[in-house]
Amino acid sequence: MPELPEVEIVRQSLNKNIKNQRIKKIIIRNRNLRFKVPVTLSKFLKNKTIKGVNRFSKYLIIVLSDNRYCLIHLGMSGTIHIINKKKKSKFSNTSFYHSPILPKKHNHIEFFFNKLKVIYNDPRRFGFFQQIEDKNDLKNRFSHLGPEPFDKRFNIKYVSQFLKNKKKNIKSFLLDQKFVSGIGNIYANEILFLSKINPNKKAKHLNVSQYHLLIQNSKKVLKNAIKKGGSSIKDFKNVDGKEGNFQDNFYVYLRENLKCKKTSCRGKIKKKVISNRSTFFCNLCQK
DNA sequence: AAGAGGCCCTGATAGC
DNA sequence: TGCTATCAGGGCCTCT
Repeated sequence: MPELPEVEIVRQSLNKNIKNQRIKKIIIRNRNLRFKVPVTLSKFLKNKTIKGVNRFSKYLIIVLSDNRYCLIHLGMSGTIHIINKKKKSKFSNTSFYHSPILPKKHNHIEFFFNKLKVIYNDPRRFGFFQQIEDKNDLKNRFSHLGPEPFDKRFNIKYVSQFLKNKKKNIKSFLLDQKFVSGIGNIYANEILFLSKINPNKKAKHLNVSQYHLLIQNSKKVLKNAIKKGGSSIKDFKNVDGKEGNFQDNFYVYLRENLKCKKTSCRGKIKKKVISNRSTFFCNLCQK
């Protein structure tokens, strides 16, 4: 589900809602996520105050009051929901927490705060929770990942150095988190379209101006997606249950057989599996 | 080293 | 209606 922009939207809402709040209770219903949820997680989190919620790439970083961290990855289908304590009214006084959008199944982990609770829901269970002991561990945890597109280190020199001699197609490098981290399948397609580069093109055949386009458009597409609240394809919603609307801005993703949106281009969007992922591109303007 | 491919898992949808 | 097959926003692992 979530690429960098969607995770950033989740981060913002979480930060707004749980910063400076104390975790009163944890319920772990299912430990079988991508990695087994540590048995010590409840103890690790209980009675800690949230100093803030940060993000690197597609990872959420919960900063705890004892300067430890809880790392959360949403995998393909993970979502986070914030449920407000229901105000007592004459119509209802039974449920402690209430939300019309609460999924029925796959609520694996719940955090209880004073006036709200946070639910981690994940049907496919490709997401995970990890405990990080200190700043150094956190740094090591991300050491195998490349820079985010916004990072100054993601520049022409770095890109050309990384891609020279690479025989694989350029699209698989945009998805390769060791090269650049945070881009997923949707935005890789969109970035290549804006850069007018065919996803199948061998990385080593790109020229300097194409490196430049990739760098600029990576920033542009991700920033724009964050601004629009992320993309809601199947089930992405922010923690208040609201959908993003970047999907209305897709140029190629999910637009098979439709007309290329570029003015003056008479091309048609094609779908092809490249490196095991669905790939959408214009048959004319992406060279 | 680099690249190809498989696997983890459930749910939605298409086709018969 | 109910089967089966295919596909989905990610990342890790093995094999060559």
